[in-house]
Amino acid sequence: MKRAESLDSTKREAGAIEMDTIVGAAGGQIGLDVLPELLGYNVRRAQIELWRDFGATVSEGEVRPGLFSLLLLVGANPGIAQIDLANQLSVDKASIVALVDRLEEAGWVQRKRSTEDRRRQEIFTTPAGAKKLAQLKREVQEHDAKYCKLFTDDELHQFLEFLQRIYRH
Amino acid sequence: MKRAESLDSTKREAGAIEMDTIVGAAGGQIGLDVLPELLGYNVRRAQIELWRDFGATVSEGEVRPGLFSLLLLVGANPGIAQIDLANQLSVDKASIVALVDRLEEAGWVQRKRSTEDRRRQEIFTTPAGAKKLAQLKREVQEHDAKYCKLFTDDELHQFLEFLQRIYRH
DNA sequence: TATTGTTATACTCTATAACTATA
DNA sequence: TATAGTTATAGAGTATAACAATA
Repeated sequence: MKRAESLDSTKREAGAIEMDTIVGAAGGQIGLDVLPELLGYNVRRAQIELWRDFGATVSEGEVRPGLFSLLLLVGANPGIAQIDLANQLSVDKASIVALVDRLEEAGWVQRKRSTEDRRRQEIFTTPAGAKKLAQLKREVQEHDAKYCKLFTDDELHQFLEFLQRIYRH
Repeated sequence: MKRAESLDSTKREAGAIEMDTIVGAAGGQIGLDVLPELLGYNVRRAQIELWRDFGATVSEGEVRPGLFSLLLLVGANPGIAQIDLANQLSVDKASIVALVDRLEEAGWVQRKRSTEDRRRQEIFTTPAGAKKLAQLKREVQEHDAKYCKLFTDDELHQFLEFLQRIYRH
C-alpha cells in the first residue's frame, strides 16, 4: 500500500504545490495550469458527470441522452424523416437507422413510407411512445434540475449562452 | 423535394412560433423550451463540437482527448500506476488496460512492474513519448485557444467555474 | 480477504462505403 | 445525377464479470 499512500495529498511534503496538484505520484505533479484550464477538458468532465447521472436517474438507464433526444424530436415533429433527424442531431443518416430501429422495436415509434416522396420514411410516435416520452420528459427535467440548482437564474442563463457560443460559433 | 422544403423555415405559415422553432416538419414543432434549455443538451452539443475539432486539429486525429489526457497524466506523473490513472479519469481499471496498450504499442510509454508492490504496473513515458506529448500539448493549446477566443478573460474564468461546479459538486 | 492488472465479452455511439429505390 | 434509407463493417470508449498474482 506504500505507493497508494504516496498519492494521498495528506502525505505530500511541505513545499509541494498543493493547491495546483491533482496527482502526485513518484514525485511527479500535474498542475491546474494543464488539464483543468483547458476548456475542452472541463466540458468533457461536465458532460461525463451529466451523462452518468442521466443513466443512473432516467428510465433506469434504459434510455440514454441520444435516444431520448431522438424520441423527443419525433414526438415534437410527427412524420419527420430520418434524414432530418440526422441533420438536426448532426450525425450521419446511417447512424440514425439503428437508433430508429431500437425505438421501433421498443414499440415507441412507427415508420411510414411517405406517399409524396417514397424515398422518405416518416417517423411517428405510437401511443405507447407518446406515453413513454411524457414520462421520460419528467425524469429528464428532474435530472436536469438537480444541476440547474447549482446556479442562480442569471448564472444559468449566462452558462447556457456560453455553451451555445461554442456549438453555434 | 416537397418534404424537405416544408422543413425550411422560409415556408412556415404566419403565426408559427418561428423564433422558438428548431424543426417544423409535418406541422410539428419543437420549441426552445425543450431541448436547448436543458443544461445536459447544451453541454453535450458543446462537447461534440469540441471533440470534433480536436479530432480534426490535433495529431491528424491519431490521438483523441481520452488518450491525450492519459498521456498527459503519465508525463506529469512518472511511474503512476494504472489504478491511479483509472481513478483520476473516473473510468474502470479494466478500461485503462487497452488505452495503455495503445500508448505502449505506439512506443510512447513503458510498463515497469513495481519492485515495492509487485501488483502495480508503473507507467513511464519514453523519450519518444515525451517528445510526442510536447507536440500534442502545443496542438491542443492551439485547438483550445480557438474556443477560448470566443470569450473575454472574465467570461472564460466564469465559464470554467460553472463547468467545474457541475463535475465537482 | 483485498487490491492490481488482465482477459473476455458486450453495448453505445459514431463513421465510411457500397448498395437499393426513388426522385 | 442526387437523395433517402439501408446494410455491413469498423473503431473508440466504456462497463461488468471472472481470474491470476500479489499484498
